[in-house]
Amino acid sequence: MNEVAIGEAAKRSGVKVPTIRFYEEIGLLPRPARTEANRRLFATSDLRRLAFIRHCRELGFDLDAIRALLKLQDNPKQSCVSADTIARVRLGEVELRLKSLRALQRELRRMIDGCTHGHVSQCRVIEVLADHAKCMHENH
Amino acid sequence: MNEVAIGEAAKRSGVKVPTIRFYEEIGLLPRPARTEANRRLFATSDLRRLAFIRHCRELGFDLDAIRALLKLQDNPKQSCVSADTIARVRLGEVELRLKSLRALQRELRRMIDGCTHGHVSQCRVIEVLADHAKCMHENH
DNA sequence: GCTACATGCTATAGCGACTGGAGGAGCAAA
DNA sequence: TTTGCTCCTCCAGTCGCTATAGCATGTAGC
Repeated sequence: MNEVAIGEAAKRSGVKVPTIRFYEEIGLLPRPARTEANRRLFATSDLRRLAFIRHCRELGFDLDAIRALLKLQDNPKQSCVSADTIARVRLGEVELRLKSLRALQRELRRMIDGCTHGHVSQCRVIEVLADHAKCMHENH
Repeated sequence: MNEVAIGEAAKRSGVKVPTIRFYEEIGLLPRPARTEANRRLFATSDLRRLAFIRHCRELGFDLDAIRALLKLQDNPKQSCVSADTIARVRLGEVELRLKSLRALQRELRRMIDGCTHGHVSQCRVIEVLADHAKCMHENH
């Protein structure tokens, strides 16, 4: 038997113990076998599934998207257009977020560079925050 | 009187009605005056404060940071070093997030570009998600 | 066999920052 | 007066976990 307890599964998959239980609860992971004493036993396929989920989370997919990707993975004969679409949607989100973060970065830099470390009443940081018009507000 | 009701305050500040009430509840906004019929009346200072909060949120500051910035704004004779520090911390966060998002962008692009739209079993997207080793994993 | 300590179990509550709904009261115009 | 809008409070839900309480079980050393 190469079935492992939840702690070992956590170690191998990189998903924390309570998170594994949570994934089971919301149906992302099938209910694993149990020992006589009611402890979970994870098979290799469960570990693969966990690693898949973790990698998806690292790439920022939400649990709904992961649910869809797992469903695809479970039906390997299907066309993978849906997987491609999910990834493309995610890429779009990432690119939007990048754009707005770059604007924020510029804005924060400008604020900080203008600060002369005097009193709050002359502080460029506070001033910019208080008055949006002093922003370059390209992306917000 | 230039005091306005909550709907007008929402319109002018760009903060939604329930969110204004929420900010009041958590003490970010002082409890405004009320009409005889118990309706909130917002003064110009409240609107300024709301706009300040909104701008901070757009720049990604969390409510704790905003609380600190508001406290500074309320004491204009203080040194603004704290404001500067808060902004610098935020800039650091933004730059970290940018770095990891750029890595994700590359990874998603690589995944999508490798997809030939055949069956899931040959799908590059699913394959990369399933096996972290197929990633360039610089930032995750 | 006994004692520690680690690990496991379930159930429940909490986080941040809102968002939405129910059920009612007040207000302005036709 | 009636319609329709805004406002009120209170409470539940969102997402993806994380933490706690109060137990049961497993393992290692003595």
